[in-house]
Amino acid sequence: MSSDTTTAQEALTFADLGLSPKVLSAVTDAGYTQPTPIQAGAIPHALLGKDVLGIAQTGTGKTASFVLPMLTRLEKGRARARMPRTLILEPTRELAAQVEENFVKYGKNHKLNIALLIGGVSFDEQDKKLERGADVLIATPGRLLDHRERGKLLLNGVEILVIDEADRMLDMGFIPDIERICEMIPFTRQTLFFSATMPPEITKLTEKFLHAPVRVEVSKAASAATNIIQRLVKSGSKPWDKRETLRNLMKAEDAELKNAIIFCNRKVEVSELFRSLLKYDFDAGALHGDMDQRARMQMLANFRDGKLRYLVASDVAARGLDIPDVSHVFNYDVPIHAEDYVHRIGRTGRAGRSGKSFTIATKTDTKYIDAIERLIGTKIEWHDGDLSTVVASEGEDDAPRRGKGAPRRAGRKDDDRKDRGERKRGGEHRAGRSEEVAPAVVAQRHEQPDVAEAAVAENGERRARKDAIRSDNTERKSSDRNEQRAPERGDTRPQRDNSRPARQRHQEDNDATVGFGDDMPAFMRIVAKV
DNA sequence: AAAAAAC
Repeated sequence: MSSDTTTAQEALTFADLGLSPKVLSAVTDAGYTQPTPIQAGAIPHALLGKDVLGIAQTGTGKTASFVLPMLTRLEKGRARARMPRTLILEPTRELAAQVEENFVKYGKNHKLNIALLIGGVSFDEQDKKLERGADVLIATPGRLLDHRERGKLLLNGVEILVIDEADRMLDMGFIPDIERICEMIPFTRQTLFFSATMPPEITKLTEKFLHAPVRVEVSKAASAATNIIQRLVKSGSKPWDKRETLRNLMKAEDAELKNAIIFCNRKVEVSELFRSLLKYDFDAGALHGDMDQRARMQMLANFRDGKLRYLVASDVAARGLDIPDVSHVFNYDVPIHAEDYVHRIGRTGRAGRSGKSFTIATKTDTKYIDAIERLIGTKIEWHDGDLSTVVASEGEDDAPRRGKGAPRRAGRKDDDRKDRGERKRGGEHRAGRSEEVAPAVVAQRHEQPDVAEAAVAENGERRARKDAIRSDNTERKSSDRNEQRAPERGDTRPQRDNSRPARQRHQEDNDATVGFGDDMPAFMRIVAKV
């Protein structure tokens, strides 16, 4: 198999690439004139119908490098029922939705049927779109195969196949699914294949499924590292120590901080930290893979739109998500795999902007930090003295374990001071707590230009927050799925959580009469729960 | 020590 190498061209415009007038005008309307290197390298070949192997990370303009030529090529011909003309495979639901947005944006002059097949949402609408004939099908592997097994989908009309984030698919164990899907599609198709790295398994895959591909490699944005200020922040290792370290950091950075993603290693930590931050009046949302899909979408949309300033997330948000202009990344946990560190901090400093990342480190993290420093090839500076200066948090909790060392729930007697106080006093009013909030955080809440709009925005936000919390409940009790699942499905409205003791619900009802009604902020609703 | 993805 031969493959020629195309290097990045200099200073071309989109008009030079051979895109159709309809596509060009949408690109121009979006405000772009100059293609990125991956776009300049891939688009002309993709337009000629050649297979492309694109080696590029997200943030390099990779998505448009397949969306734009696909739109141009789709102008000829039309879709038949259940036989999509193109298929784009993505590793996560959010990425799939993001690609759909790109097709909508750049395809605004086209009349295309776009279908998004992802899990966690109902089949009905997806079925309808397939039945109508999809020009563009964007999918995560599981749901795609599900539709196919149900006989709702024929893949033998696919003219263009895109496999995006292949190395991540590999990490996630999707490669067998990808192979199956590739084998369902006629080999006369065009294949556009993208991966940030080329491990041997991925190379093997490209040898099997690509025909004489043009290889377009974009040098790793080495500059990405230089426009991101990276710091390590020492902390005690207990959850409340780390939460306090984080809060102090957030307050210290407040003036410079536009918005931030806070990464945790585990989903439960995302939930716990999220709840804790809400109690401290931080304007936070949460995102992890066990939340229901509507809440995931809502949180992400609100964070993107600036309605949420902080997003606590698992690594579902580490790669690929295009959230322009995130000013800060906080690693609440040091990532276990060094590559994840690179992906996480890459959420800031996008498009040549500057960014800041802080990684909270405890004594048990040193070997992971070593691995990260080896990978990125530099030492990361300590923000405020290294771990040798950490004062261990003493007290009740370093005392001998109660029980058999069973994991303690956050928010019990070992939780931080504020959490304790709230648990005792329950319906504490806002004025009391606001003292501890950084002034800018408070100010931001009152600077909404349009009151009605703000109310709507906050409404959606609270609902998503409530969903996030409720989905955590359903997650823990997945055994009684029958009862929990059914109403959750199509219902878009928050439901009363009957899983809590009546006493607690009563308490909430009392709180509701104080004046928040059904839209009482989530941080008040959950006071008794943590 | 994890996360993600179908039901």
